[in-house]
Amino acid sequence: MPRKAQYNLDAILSQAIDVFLEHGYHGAIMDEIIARTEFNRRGFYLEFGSKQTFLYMVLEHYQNHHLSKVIKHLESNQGLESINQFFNQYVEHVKGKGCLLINSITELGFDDQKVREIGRHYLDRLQIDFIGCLEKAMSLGQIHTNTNIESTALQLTSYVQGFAVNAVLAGETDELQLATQALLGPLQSNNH
Amino acid sequence: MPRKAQYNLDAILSQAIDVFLEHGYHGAIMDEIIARTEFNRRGFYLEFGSKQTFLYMVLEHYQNHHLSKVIKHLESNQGLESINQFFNQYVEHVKGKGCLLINSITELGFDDQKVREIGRHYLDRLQIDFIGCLEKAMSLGQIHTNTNIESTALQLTSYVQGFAVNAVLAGETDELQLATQALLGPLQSNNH
DNA sequence: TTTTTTTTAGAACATATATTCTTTACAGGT
DNA sequence: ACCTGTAAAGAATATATGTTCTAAAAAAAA
Repeated sequence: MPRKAQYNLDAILSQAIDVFLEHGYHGAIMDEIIARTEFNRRGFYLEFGSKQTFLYMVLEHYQNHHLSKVIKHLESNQGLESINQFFNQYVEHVKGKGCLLINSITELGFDDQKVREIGRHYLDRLQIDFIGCLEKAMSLGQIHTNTNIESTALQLTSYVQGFAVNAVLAGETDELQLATQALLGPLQSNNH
Repeated sequence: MPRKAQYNLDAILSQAIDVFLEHGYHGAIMDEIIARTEFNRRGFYLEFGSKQTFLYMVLEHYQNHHLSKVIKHLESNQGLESINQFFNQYVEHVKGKGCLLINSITELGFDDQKVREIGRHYLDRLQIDFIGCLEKAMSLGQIHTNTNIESTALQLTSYVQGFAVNAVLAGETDELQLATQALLGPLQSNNH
C-alpha cells in the first residue's frame, strides 16, 4: 500500500503566512516557500496547483485559524471589555509583522478580484462585530446613549487598519499599546 | 551640439505612480513602466540606475507633488476646517487607487529599510500636522478644552490609513465621504 | 547640407522564478 | 523479506523579467 503524506497541511499554511508577511506575494518566491514549509515541490503543486491558489488557501487559513482567535473576543459580546481584549490581542498579533489580509489588499487588490472579495468580507465582519459590541456596551451603560454606534464602529475598523500598517514600521509594541488606550479611553461614558 | 532629452522627469514620475498603484512594486514590470511613461529603456537606466532607486524617486515625487497638495490643508492651520478639507481631498485622492506610500510600506516595509524610513517620516508628518490643527481648533473654541490632542491626532492618522486601504476596495466614493462625516462630526464641540 | 552627439526603439542577455519531471527512498501490505 | 505505489528531494524546463547593448534617427551647430 502507498506511503502516506508526511506533511501537515495546517502547519504548512501557517508557516507560509510568515513568508508572505515578510516579502509580500510577488516577493515571496517558491524556493523560500518550499524551504520554510515542511513541503516538497511536487506535493505543493499536487495539492494547490499554483502559487496563486495557494495564496487563497493561506488567506482562508489565516482568517479561520489566526485572525479568528483575535476576533472571537468581539464575538463573545461582553461590550467594551471585548473591544479592549480584541485590541490588546490584535496589537500582539500584528506587532512587527502587519496583517496578511491588509497587505494582500494593498498589493493585489487592484488586479485580483478574489483578494478584493476576501478583503471586503473581512472588513465587513469587523464592522459588524464592532457594532454588536457597541450595542451591548450601550445596553450595559458602558457608553453614552447618544453615541453613534455605526460611525464609532467605522472608527474602530479604521484603527485596526491603521495598526496593521503601523505595526510594520514600529518594532516596539509599547507605542501601539499606548495608542490603544488613547483610542479606547474616550469611549467610556465616565470620561464624558 | 547634442540633442536634448524629450522626456519630462516630473511627468514620468507621475505616470509611474499609477503603474505602481495598480500592480505593486514587484507586480509592476519594467515593460509596462516603460510603455506607460514617455520613456525609453536606456534613458531609464541612465537616469535612475535601477527599478529600486526609481521607486524611491517616485515615492519622493509622490510625497512632494501629490500628497503635499492634500496635506497642505493641514498646514494652513485653520483648525477644524483644515481637517475637513484635508479629508475631503484625501478621499478624492485615494478613491479607487489607494495610497502609494501605504502600499509600499505593507509590501516592502519588512525588507526595505529605506521604504520604512520614508513611511515613518510620512506618518510622523501626518501626526504632527494633525496636532497643529487640533491645537488651533482648541484655541478657536472649535473643540472641547478637555480633548486629548495627541490621542485624537493618533486617531485621525489611523483614519487616514484606514481610508487608504478601504479606497482600494470601495469603488464608490460616497461611502468614504459619509465615513468622513461620521468620523469628524463627533469632534466638534457642539456635538458634546 | 553635413557632421556630431545623444536620444530612441527595441533586440539581446543574463538571471530569476514558477512549474514540471526524474530519480531515489520509504511505508505498508502480502 | 519482498513487492508496490506513493512521497521526497531536487534537477530540469520554460517563461518572465531586470538590465545592457546596438543600430537607426533626430536635433543642433557649422
